[in-house]
Amino acid sequence: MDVADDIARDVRSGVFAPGMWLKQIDLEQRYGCGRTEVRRALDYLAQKRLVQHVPNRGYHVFLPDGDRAAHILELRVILETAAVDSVIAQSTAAEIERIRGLARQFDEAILNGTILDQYEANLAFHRGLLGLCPNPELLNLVTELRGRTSSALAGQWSTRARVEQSSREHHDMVDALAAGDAERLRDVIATHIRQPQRK
Amino acid sequence: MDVADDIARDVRSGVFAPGMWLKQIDLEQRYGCGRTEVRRALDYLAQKRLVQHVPNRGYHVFLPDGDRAAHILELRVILETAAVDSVIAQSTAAEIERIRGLARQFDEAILNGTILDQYEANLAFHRGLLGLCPNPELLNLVTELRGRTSSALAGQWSTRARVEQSSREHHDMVDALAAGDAERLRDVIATHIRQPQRK
DNA sequence: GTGCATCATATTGGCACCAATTTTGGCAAA
DNA sequence: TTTGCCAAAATTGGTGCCAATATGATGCAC
Repeated sequence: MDVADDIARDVRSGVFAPGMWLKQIDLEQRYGCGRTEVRRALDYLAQKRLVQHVPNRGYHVFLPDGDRAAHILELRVILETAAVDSVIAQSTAAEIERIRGLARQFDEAILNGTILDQYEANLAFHRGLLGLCPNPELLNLVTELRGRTSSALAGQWSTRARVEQSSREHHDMVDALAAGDAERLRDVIATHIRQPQRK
Repeated sequence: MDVADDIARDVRSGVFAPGMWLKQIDLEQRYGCGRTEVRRALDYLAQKRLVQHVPNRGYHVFLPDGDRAAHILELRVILETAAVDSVIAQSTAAEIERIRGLARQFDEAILNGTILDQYEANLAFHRGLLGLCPNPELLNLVTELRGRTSSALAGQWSTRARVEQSSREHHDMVDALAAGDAERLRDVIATHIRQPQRK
């Protein structure tokens, strides 16, 4: 699903505004592919709830729904804090350093990268952390959940203060992980995930 | 997605054995629909991981993977036990009676229903219980996770002892809910979900 | 008799066309 | 000026056809 990823990226980066109708002909030309592939990609994204399908009308970018986003963030809190114990159990010095490196790459993206770079670096950090959990399905699921709410993130991530706080929290997580402090790691993760929903 | 549901039902009920190749022409004739609809349904089911897509080869029903099933069951334990507190908080006498009724309908399905009836009744019970949770996305997610492992269930549910134990556990859950005993409800739910993976 | 290359067959996957439905623009009437 | 209606344009969704690809069988060489 290559075209689907392209569309998803453009949705996340704000090229396609929330609520905007995605005409199949436009997508066909924009990505240089056939109608079949466009339809398949749109169906895929509709199932991932990034776009919404209205029969005989077409597909439009999902409108950000504050309640739904909050609910999905709560699911992420549940899953990611539930993984903490096994993450700490599986962590080695080398792994901790690798994750610290990912936190630093996020800092780097804040300084010199685009919004999308920051998004990717943040994703890489969280994937690196959750990757220690011996349940690979948990990582898959959290990644999928993240994809369901990210369309609204473009605006949320815009302030510098917020991304810098995210950076601090990343390093807090690594420190808590290195200290083997499960309780603190859970707290930091919970506040970190819930952060974007502050009004 | 009507055809997709039909195919899913046939996969769950064992008409299509695990690993079996699903030829588009056969499905087209079996369900009396066009190729387009078959392809959409197969793509949909591939994303739900009920079938697997191999380019230029086709789609075959997912082979049961013990490790993956166990991992997904653990995710269900995490999510469904995490919902317990809010479920108890939201429960009223009327709701508890309604859920007890669903447990009785499962008993009824054991006596007089097919395997598929039992599956549906079990699903209805769990949906009824989780429906009390104020986070609707949690119910959606658990339902989806349940769908990801059910292809292997046909064999697991075959013994009478097992379904009867499931029935007892359902009633235990209702009792714990009525008593407001969160700890016990969590325990019962956890053992109930993990039950099928006993070797 | 066995292994390998080749060819026939069956199946998938994309493309172009066509029908069905919705939206848009214009026109007339109140 | 506004409102309702009708026609035209645009867009979606489905059907049929054809190329690309994998599979299995056949025949040939060793």
